[in-house]
Amino acid sequence: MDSSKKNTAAQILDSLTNDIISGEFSPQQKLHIKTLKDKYNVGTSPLREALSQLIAKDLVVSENQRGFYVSEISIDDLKDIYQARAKIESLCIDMAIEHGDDYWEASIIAASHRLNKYSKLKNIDVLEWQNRHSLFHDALVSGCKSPRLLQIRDSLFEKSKRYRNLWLKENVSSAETLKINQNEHAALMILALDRDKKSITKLIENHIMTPVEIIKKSLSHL
Amino acid sequence: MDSSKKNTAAQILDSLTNDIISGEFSPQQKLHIKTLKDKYNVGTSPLREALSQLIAKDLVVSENQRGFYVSEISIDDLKDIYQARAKIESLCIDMAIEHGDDYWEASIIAASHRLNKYSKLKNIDVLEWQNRHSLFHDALVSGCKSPRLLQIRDSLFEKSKRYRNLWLKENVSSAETLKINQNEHAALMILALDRDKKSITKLIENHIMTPVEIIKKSLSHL
DNA sequence: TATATTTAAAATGTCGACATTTTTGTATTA
DNA sequence: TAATACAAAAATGTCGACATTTTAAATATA
Repeated sequence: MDSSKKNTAAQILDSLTNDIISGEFSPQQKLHIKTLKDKYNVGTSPLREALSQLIAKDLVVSENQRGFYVSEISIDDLKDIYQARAKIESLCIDMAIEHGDDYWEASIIAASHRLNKYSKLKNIDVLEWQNRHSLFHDALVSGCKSPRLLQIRDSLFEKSKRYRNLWLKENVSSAETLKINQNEHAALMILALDRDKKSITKLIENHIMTPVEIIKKSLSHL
Repeated sequence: MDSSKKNTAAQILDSLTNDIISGEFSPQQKLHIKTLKDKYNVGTSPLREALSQLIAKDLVVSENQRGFYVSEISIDDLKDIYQARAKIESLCIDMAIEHGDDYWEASIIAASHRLNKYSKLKNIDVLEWQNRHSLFHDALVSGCKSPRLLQIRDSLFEKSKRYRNLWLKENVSSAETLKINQNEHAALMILALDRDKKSITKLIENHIMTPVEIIKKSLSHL
């Protein structure tokens, strides 16, 4: 009922965004208007409006009279995205440590608990784990009261998901691979509660950069 | 000949962006489709595509069946934008100090020289001063090799221009007001060439935050 | 007078049509 | 055979029309 309140353009935007990030549409793949119209059962206008927003979000590129393409990926961009994410995340956590209150602390402890409990299960659903993992990191930065920085953080995360999903597509996503750095999460919580900016900065940057090398491998032989 | 290669949507996007940032369209002002079509002499499709991109850029908001509005401004947002800008700028300069080479140093010296020379003139054209000022700061961050961070920097700067222009609109833009902190620019250059991260971080953050209090005043009685 | 209700006007969002450009496939030429 | 020129097909981008929804005005009701 929320999506029925949205206009067609907004609905298509969601679908398209998802299909690009999930990797259903490959990087540099041509996005034919006709094909998309058939696939999503919509007219020209809302479709092009959705594509226009994706251009602004750097998920799609277009050339006049030559149509739309899924924006390309590259190892350089992979590194850049993750590097930028690491820096922004550390920035947000710094500010959270400065401004965070009791509720912030409590939300970290709660999210950590939920992630911990789930990580110890035998049969782990990757999506659920990713969800709890994201929520833990969300909790860490939630004390940062800058909407703009958090928005930047979100958009970078969204872009990084393309790379992660591409890698997941190739590798059977063993739950083990995902929770390798479970101890780092514990450390992050401690450092946040201790308000130890310097240490947490280093740790969070490393934590975020960890997947880069792994993803790079499966990317280079594409 | 570059703009003639662009399609209508892209051209309108430029015009609309400019008209919003310059303040020709006021915050929260309704953007009637019909009015805009007449103003820019275009049809529905390219206009709505341009508006769609502006939505993604947070310069326009829309509600289903209720049309488009210039996104609102607020003192909170003013502070947030500038704060985020300050942090990102300092981040970029940090990375520039890490990776910058001789060419980076030279470009700073050159841009500084051009800004200095112009600042000493008697009759200063504000636009030209702003241009040289921007180019000086661009030079400082140019050593930062992260396209994504520089892109984020650009988009934040664009958003902050709305506030600055609103203030300029109210106050007769005395060139004096603009070059108050000319000495800070000299200091920034020295610190950059000295690769003094710690000091430059503090200075650049203060430098960027300086206009906030001034703009805040002319904003509060609107 | 203030509050509902009805009616008319205006505005939004979607569609399919169409002119223009690009791409593909075929024929021509050296 | 390879390269070019031409013709046909496909695709893009723009327009105006139209159904639907919102807003404003006019009328009725308490």
